[in-house]
Amino acid sequence: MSSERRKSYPFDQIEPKWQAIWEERQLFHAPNPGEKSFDPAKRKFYILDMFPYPSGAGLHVGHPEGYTATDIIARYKRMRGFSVLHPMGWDAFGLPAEQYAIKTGQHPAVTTRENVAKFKRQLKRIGFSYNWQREINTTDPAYYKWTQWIFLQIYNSWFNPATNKGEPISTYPGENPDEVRLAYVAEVSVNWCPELGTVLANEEVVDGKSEIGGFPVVRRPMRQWMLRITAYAERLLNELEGLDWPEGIKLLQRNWIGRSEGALIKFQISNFKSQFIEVFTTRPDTLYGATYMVLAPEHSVVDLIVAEEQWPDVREYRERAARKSDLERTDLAKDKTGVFTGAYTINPANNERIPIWTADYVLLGYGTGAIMGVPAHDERDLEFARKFDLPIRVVVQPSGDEEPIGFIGEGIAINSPIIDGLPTPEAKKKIAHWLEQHNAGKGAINYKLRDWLFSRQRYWGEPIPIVWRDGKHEALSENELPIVPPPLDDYKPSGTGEPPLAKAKDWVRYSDKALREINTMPQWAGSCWYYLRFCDPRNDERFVGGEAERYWMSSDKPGSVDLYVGGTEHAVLHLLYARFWHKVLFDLGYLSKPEPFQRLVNQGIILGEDNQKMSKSRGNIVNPDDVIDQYGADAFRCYEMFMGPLEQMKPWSMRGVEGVARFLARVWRLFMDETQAGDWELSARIQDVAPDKAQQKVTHATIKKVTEDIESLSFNTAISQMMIFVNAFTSAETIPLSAMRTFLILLNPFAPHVSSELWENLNAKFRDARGDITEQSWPGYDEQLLIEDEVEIVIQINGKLRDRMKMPVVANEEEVKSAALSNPKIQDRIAGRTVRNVIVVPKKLVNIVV
RNA sequence: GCCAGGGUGGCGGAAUUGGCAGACGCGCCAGACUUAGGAUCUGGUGGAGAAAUCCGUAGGGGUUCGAGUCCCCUCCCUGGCACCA
Repeated sequence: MSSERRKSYPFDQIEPKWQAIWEERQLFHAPNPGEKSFDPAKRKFYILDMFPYPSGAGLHVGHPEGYTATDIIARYKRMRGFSVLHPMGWDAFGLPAEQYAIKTGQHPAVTTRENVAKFKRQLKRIGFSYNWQREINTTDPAYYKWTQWIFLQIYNSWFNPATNKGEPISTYPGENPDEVRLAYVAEVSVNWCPELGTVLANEEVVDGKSEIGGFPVVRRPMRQWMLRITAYAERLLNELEGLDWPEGIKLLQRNWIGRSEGALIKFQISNFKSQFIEVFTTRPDTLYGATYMVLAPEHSVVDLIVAEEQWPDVREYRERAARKSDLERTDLAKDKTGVFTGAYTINPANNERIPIWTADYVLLGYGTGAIMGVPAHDERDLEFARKFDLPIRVVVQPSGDEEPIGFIGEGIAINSPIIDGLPTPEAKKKIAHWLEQHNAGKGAINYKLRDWLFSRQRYWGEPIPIVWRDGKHEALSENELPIVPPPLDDYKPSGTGEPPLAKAKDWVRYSDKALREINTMPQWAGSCWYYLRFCDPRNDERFVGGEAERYWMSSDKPGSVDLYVGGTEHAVLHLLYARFWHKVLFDLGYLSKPEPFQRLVNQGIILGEDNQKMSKSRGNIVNPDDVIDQYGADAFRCYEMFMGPLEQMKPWSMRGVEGVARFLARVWRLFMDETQAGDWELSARIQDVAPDKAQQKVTHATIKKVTEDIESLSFNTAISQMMIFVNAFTSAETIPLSAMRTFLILLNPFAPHVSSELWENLNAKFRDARGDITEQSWPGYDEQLLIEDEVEIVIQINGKLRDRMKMPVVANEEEVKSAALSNPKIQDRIAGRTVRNVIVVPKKLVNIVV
């Protein structure tokens, strides 16, 4: 047995050959307006992949799934005459490189450079047609200079509710602009991860553990930079509408934003004349049913109101709640806990005195951190009231015969003098109006979305371009950017919450009186705007040039990027943050369109051969390099697409790769014969002759199917059709050149190397001077050629298939009907029975009902 | 618990508006070529049955001349959210 299996076609030679040609000729370069080769007549198409974090492990087969899909579309669109922006870059700030630096002392930039080189080599091997001259890296100072610049724009802006827009802070009429900036500092309870030595965004905490590493996370108050994304909540919600995103993803974002309509109600505290506690409720109509109030344990008013004798209990309870991680707090949710504060508040509707409790089922971060307890009409309140023996008062009458206690639906208000007899929606409106009149509250909208915690206690991230002077923050000026982090000997966080940058004492001392901000930005910062930088990646005057932005980001829809492909794991965070930054920049007049991504597609996860998620521990990871070594990049690409629908989760199969590799080998042998000496030469069967009718038909059917399937991203069925095409020609004695030319163009986006090579071989023999395959335009099809003269018509009796017959397409209903009824098999079956009805579906079937 | 998306041969998956279920590929079976075959080519392949035929799209019910497709109920899988007041 030979040591290496013979390749079924010489992909190991032709793939590097064509990759070198593409690079040398810069074939996929997408010129910007102003460049020599720019053609203003061409329409743009911006197709974007979610750029990867270049990890040390290298590419896995999941990455190229989406990348192959976009590459097919990019190549297709070029042949359709579009100028295609199809860039790639590196989201290279992040924890792993920093962790590695802590272990080895190697600067993260070195690790990053190595990993990027590895990723790039792997991607190039697959033959993607990226605009490599637009490559960007978020850790490049020339890039993050502009990330920092955008931060300054955000810092120097506020959201004007009157215009519903972000505006320069100079337009703010109030006294203290620091209160309204879109980037601000707050003392907030954060998710502190001692193991990582950093705080994490809520989104980075999963089940009370860090998303990265799975380390425990605890609550801790810290001074942090926040971005006021909540100001944009309404627009982030409403403007989803115009986007061509999967409904599921839109829903995920809607739920994350979590808009709810209700009222803020002011409760006066007994014995504290001018102290009020505001609660948010979606059911102001149940105000008369409020028999107690609950404050979140962390609520600041608790300190103020607790009665002397209740202090020990309250203190103990608060400490216990603080120690609980989010996981425990929600996990123990089955059993409600809480303590009475000893204080009372007045229900504004009936002036009743009701007790104030504190309990951790009320969250500080949602609404006002305080609720009115309406046990009769809220499950949680009911559970709490039953446990602590608090009164339950029914104020909503269900319309049916449901039990009123615990009824949370809409009904008729009762025991509520102001709104008695009103159905819930009207009752809500009336009571909100009443509250407003009596200065006791107002209608309000609340969001689940919270402001974005933007500080990280890390080294390997963008420094925040701020200095502190006399305890106040100041923006650094634009011309000081980029702020480059200083080199360190030791990248370890101190563990006290002090970021690693604190160790660079000289760097921190900005001047005699001013110190630098030592927090860095989260990893999302760089990916919030990278799609903009791709439009004009080398511009050192502006984050993106105006002309380039207007060309590439233009659209007749609200979103700019025509197609964005990536994993669902970014459905909420990345996509929401990027939309937020985009809207701020749009409001400030820097961008053409209010939304970044018009059409979004999520590729499904690829599982291991064992149908399990790929992981090191399971040992089921497939390395693209191994697949390419054995079967070639074209087979790899085609298999990734042939597996099944792009958006579906599906298992890898090496047998499947083999099958697709066999298909490409069959394509090769359709064109090429092997000589005695073992060389390949163009088959003599290929001749410049007209295709026969059947060949014509399958060719046009293939053009139609492949075209439509690429447009709808159904790559698997496009490949099926090309297989059918090849099967139809393999045994033909003469193979018409024109059909083969057409086929190679169709195949090119999927298998660019082998199709280029075969095209070149055709050009060498047939002097029809056609140029390179990449210069070809996409073929059209003739619908006329697809029409059959005869169709097979199915004959059913009572819906069951009984026979088939050939009929001319032109046959009318009457002819088809009588042909079916006179069919001998059918005659046998219906003999002696009455034909009740005959249904004729033109060109398809006849159903005889007896 | 709530929300979303799924469930079709031994496997991955096809199937405009309801109209021949299982395209294409894998696997399997048989044959050809061959010193050889884990190469290549040809044919077959949902299940049961000798056959006529019958049964088949998670399960049950319904609408219809006709249901994988539409409606109702149940079960299972995947993803998300999870005391959001």
